[in-house]
Amino acid sequence: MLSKKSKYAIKALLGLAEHGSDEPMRIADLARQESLPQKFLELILLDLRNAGVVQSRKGKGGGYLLARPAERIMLGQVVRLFDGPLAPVPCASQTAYVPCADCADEATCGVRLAMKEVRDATARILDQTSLAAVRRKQAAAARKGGRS
Amino acid sequence: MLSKKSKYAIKALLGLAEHGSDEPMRIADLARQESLPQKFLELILLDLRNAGVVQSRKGKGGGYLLARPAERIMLGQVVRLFDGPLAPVPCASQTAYVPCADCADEATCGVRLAMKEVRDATARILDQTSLAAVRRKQAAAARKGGRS
DNA sequence: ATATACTCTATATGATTGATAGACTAAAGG
DNA sequence: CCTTTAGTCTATCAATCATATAGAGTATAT
Repeated sequence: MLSKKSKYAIKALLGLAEHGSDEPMRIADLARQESLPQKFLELILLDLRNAGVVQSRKGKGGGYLLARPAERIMLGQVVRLFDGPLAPVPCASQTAYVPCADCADEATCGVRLAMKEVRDATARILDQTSLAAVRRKQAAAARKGGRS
Repeated sequence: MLSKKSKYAIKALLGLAEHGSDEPMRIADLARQESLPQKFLELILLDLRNAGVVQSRKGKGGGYLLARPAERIMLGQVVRLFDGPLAPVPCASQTAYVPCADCADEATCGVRLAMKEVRDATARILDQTSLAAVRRKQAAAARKGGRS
């Protein structure tokens, strides 16, 4: 399951992407626009900032903006930041490998072999899907749904 | 993350598949062989039985066996049984769709569009991988690792 | 200076996970 | 039958995690 943090983070980033990179967007506005609990969103944005995904400015006229073009912010980084490794089991993770304590022979562990395929498929998708790509999908879906 | 229940369930089922379908295997033996906590395994096997994945026999000479050939037991069923829907968000689930309470327009929700791809990829893998297929992968990996 | 708006730490709490205990029931076999 | 064997079922529990909320603190613009 995707945590609320990841979900809210993606929504917030999409909101920032839509807002544009000219001037910062305030937390309060972002929370209202995306229907996110503001105080919770603050924590999320803080994590995103510490990870270098967004930038912030304090004081009047301050707020948040994307730290780089939406084309270069991948969902994989966001999901890993809040939910940890993509792999269903730690021993199948590429970026955060941890061996199983109990596993007798990892190389031939059935669970690991199957879950490695899942993790690879997930990583292929999330590491190649940028915020900009999501926005394009949204636009395409809107066009499709709109022809009634 | 895959829960321990799912992980143990797959291990136990692989153990039963290896044991063969001639005679039942006792919980205690299965737990020892696969290094699983026995009392916990009992609950897992009970769920698997209620789901029709395994059969049980009571009394002397009793135990558990697969309810159908290993070729026809898919990982997807097992994982769904213990961890729920494969989709990272309920609104992207095929088998257990639940709309988001807050979502303004589901058709163009960016999170949903991206996560639907993840769920489809995951389902493609887990619903097409049988216990027998996993066993073949294990054998192949053993051959590969064994040429030292 | 002062209002603005992000920053940081602490806390609550409810659900979920992983696991254990023990009483109960059905079947086999003498 | 009656005893042994082995699965069945319910309750409970500790620990962890997820989802927030509160409030004091800090930097910035004007």
